[in-house]
Amino acid sequence: MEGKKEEGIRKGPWKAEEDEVLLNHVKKCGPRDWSSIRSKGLLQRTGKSCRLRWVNKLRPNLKNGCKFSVEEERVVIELQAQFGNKWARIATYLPGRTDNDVKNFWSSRQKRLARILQTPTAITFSSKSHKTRREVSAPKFNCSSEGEPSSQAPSCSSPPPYIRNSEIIKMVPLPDIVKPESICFKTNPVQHELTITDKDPWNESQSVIPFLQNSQPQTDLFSSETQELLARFDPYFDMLVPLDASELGNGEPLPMEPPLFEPVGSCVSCEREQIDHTMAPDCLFDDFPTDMFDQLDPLPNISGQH
DNA sequence: AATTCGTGCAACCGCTCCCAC
DNA sequence: TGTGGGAGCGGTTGCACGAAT
Repeated sequence: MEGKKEEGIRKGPWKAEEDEVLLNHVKKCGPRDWSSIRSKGLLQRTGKSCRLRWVNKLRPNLKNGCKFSVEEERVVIELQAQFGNKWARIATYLPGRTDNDVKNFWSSRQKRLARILQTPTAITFSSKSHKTRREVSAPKFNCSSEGEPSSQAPSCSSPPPYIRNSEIIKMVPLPDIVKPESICFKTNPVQHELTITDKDPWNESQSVIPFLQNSQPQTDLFSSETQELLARFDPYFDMLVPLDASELGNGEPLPMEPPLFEPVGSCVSCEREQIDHTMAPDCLFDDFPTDMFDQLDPLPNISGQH
């Protein structure tokens, strides 16, 4: 049985000589009969270990030590959404990649995202070309837990709609799963910064589940990586939705850019936590692909519309 | 220069599936 | 039909290495 301690079984890193023996076996017998390698006394390795070594390292045409390309990442992300954690199945769509590669890639990615999303201090998006950050105006959503929340929406007052790329955009309330009072946003139309400050570090279910649900990446705007990351931030990016004309009542002209709001300091939760946004670490930004910010540029041009 | 921390990756473990007998 | 062994798969661990402090 598997649990029994077997004498003379080698474990750990493979030596070049062992690889050679394994390769010779495959040349002779093909990639099968793994357990016979040990029974014949060729190697002191289990059949499983031999198979794993062949599949992950010795097989021809493997892309060993080669980072996942953007296209490969896109494929993994799409197929993971489709198949779930079926790494072997996903790997069949990626020539030269093994299930282990895909699994490792995905788990590092998850770790990175988890770290980003659970950062207890302010998180800031900023353009890579803006290494020095300036104090910015921020939206105030007036997120207050006081009073009776409406049956549908949290008790956040939404900012007014505005025009972006010929579309009327409105901000909609966050999903209930995200406590409105625990987060404050600030956007900067000049630097395209969005700061999310959470009052409490999110636990795993809070940070992962909502970002995986209702994902509707903007497929026409961003690269796959960006789309995937945006999908995980869906509760926030979904706030920007096209507004039906019928929802506009008074016929007043709309601003051509996101409205400016009260200074950061006025954000309820930030105020409560005395968070200084100007001192917030630029911790998130480097984890986002640059094209994400490319798409945010340029600002709607009020005078120079074509 | 030493230490800490984060990350990538190779390999192992436990489980399930499949198939020959 | 039941059973045992091999193969395959997904989860997890541990180590090496580079960057940051």
